[in-house]
Amino acid sequence: MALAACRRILTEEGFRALTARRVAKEIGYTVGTLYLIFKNFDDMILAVNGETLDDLHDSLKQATGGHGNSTEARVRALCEAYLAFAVSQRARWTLIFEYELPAKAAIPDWYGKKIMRNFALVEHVLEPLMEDRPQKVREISRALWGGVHGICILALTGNLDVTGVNDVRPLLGILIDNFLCGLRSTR
Amino acid sequence: MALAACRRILTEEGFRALTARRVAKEIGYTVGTLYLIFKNFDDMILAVNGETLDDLHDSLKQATGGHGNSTEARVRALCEAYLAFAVSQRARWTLIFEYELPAKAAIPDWYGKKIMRNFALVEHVLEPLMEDRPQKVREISRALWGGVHGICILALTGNLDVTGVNDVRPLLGILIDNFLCGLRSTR
DNA sequence: AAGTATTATTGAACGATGTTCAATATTATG
DNA sequence: CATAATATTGAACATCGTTCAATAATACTT
Repeated sequence: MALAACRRILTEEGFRALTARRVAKEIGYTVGTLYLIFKNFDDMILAVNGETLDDLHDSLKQATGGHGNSTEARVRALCEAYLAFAVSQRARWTLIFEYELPAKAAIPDWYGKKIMRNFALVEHVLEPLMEDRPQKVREISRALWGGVHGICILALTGNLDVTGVNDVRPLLGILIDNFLCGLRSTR
Repeated sequence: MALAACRRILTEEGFRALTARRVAKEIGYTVGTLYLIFKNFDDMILAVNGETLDDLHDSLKQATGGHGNSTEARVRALCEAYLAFAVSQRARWTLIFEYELPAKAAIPDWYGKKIMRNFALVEHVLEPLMEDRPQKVREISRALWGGVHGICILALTGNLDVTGVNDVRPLLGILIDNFLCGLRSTR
């Protein structure tokens, strides 16, 4: 109930409207009740982000299906699905990376697992390209994901518009092309 | 005076300690005075970020000097300098990307110019590799910078530690290697 | 069915946040 | 010295996350 309310507020009013009292009103309770469900506000954010990570996982998984048996096409589809999710679920996606600073060491296990599941998708798609060096898959997948992630961030924070670039997809294409080239050449 | 205080607070106590009253006390004034200097809090953040962008530019510029005449070495140095700045100036660097959401269209010109100056450095370093297609430099530089930026973000937000990767520099190396490979092959 | 124990929910209060602005202190000017 | 201009204050406002004694609602026991 509370999480559904958070999702609604985020998508309809942005993440600056996500306050404890606002969520409480949305579900017809008082702010005090919210603190019986969640330990504190950060705890609620964490739960919201957990849901977002699950939805992201679903979107990414769906994107890796099909595309014939071309591995590179699947990589492209995965990256583009990540960008599409970031754009369409902007506020929820942003919240994941803009609200985890306070208690650094307090990232719970279940949350780490949700992050890992998404990385696992990237690894799985990249694996066919790296059968000869499976021990490198972990690093390579993180490097690729980090790169894609950075382009999404720059796009959504407006740091690209200001420099005269208004469509991110070509940038994403360039990054992926070059990355795949590197993978091919070092095989 | 106020900006120096902000810098001090950020580096010593983190960005959650950066409040209007805290800054006012640091410079020996009252909170009201601060609002005679800055239009509002976001305006102050913008000024702080402007200074950070200038410092970043200095760091990056210094990193591109030397390294013989190998262009690729300069690219590597530039990317690593960016990571080094993000790590050493963590709170200030983070503030740039975590605090510009409210008034989207209100990014002032002088701020956009400061962002552009940093992009120009990347473009300048990449130019020798792309003499045959100068019109592509803009996109390519944004793609590279976005990628590097993403890896820095993942590292600093702890989203990498949680997946069993604790040193980012190899990731950065992989990304750059692959990127340069792509640039070479399409020349 | 009545009384008791357990659980759910409230709403006022606290300190801290960004923000405003009439009132005051300070400095410069004639 | 008086007056105009500027600089600075600090109390007030609404809102934020957070807490907790008091109350309402439910379940259990005899």
